[in-house]
Amino acid sequence: MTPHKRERGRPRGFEISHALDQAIGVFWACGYDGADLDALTKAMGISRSSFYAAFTDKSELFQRVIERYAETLGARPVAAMETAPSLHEALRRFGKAIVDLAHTDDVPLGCLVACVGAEKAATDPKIGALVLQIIATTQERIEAALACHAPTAVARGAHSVAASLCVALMQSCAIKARVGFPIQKMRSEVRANLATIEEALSD
Amino acid sequence: MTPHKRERGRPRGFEISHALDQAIGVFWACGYDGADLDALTKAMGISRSSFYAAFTDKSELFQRVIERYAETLGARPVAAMETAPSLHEALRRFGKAIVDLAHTDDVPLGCLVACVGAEKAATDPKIGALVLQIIATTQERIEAALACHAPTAVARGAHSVAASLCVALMQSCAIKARVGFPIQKMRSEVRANLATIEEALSD
DNA sequence: TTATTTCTGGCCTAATCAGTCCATAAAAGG
DNA sequence: CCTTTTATGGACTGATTAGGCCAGAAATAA
Repeated sequence: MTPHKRERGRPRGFEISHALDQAIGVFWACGYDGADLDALTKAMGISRSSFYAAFTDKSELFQRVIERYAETLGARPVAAMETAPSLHEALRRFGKAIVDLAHTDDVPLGCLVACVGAEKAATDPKIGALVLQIIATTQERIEAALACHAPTAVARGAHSVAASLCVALMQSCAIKARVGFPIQKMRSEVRANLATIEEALSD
Repeated sequence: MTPHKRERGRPRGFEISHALDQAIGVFWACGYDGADLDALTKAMGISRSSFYAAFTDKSELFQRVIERYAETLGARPVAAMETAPSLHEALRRFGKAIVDLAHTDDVPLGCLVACVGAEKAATDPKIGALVLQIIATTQERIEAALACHAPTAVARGAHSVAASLCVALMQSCAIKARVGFPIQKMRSEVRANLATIEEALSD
């Protein structure tokens, strides 16, 4: 992006994006209130002072974390769909990705945005707006990918409906995983649900 | 149930179920950590001492609140489906009920179980188990209602798949409402999604 | 060298909060 | 009347927490 001439003074000793990646894990596992500054700074590998210098405060960090998550981990299912060679493959890979995402590192924490972000949204309008925008973007990308893979469905608007169902499926996976729904049962449910969606796209 | 001979001593001055109903609103709006004892006892209309005498502690109360919610407000969509005269009506009423539930009292807080309960589940196994059981029961009741309304779909197992999609739709509504998704857009999305589900049940 | 910036680590504080305790009042049965 | 139970409200505790502050070290450009 901007090469930007070298800054004066001692350079930052850590990568912002890497620190955010570590913070993701804490918020994801503990929730917003459960993630205390000690746990966060320890996971990020920085001191309290560096923390406040770089991220202003906890709620500011949380926003950055949500954004980072949405750009990386959270975007996997959509990306999987976009890069697939066919409609069937797109849905198959999407299904695998949403289950895997909800069980990242074999820990069933669901989705940071859908579970932690949404809960916090009720008391923090900025988080609400952010999560809303992430969901909208996700749904739009899915819709576009489906339009590309199933062009005949576009006239009926079936791709929009299917995109909405895909988002619902993703969110449902997140919730169910977080409360301990068995992963194998989830895999087969998702498969069956996506088969129904595929059928709706191609008749 | 049990008539149970009159207790000795001064009778309780409030209804447990009514107190729970008031507590529902606080947890729903503030989340688990955001709901402090002052706000809870004030809403419930009881003193701190009465609170601890009746509910042991905050997390115990939260469980009772989740259960109460699931039996009352949260059961509305399923009940609407069960009492409908036809498949089409069942799905229509279910759709209306899930959107209304997510906007109870015109406040878009989503679902107490799916949003607040699921977030807390990661750090409280008892809540996780409780929410899981509530979701399972809900899905079973929907499955049974659909089997009743669409008997021809049962052989293919389509009613199970549809029930799973209905649950996903309900959870998705909850999340979207909580983050500020416009209600009108939600109504039309839900309608379209349920039309797809209905079609899958009847072809 | 000097100025500038970020680093660390720890200490402090001001607030919040769950849970306990107590003294007293009120409502019921025996 | 006495016992039992729940009621009230306020005060208190102990723990946790976000955030601020400071002093000294380290790393870079000018």
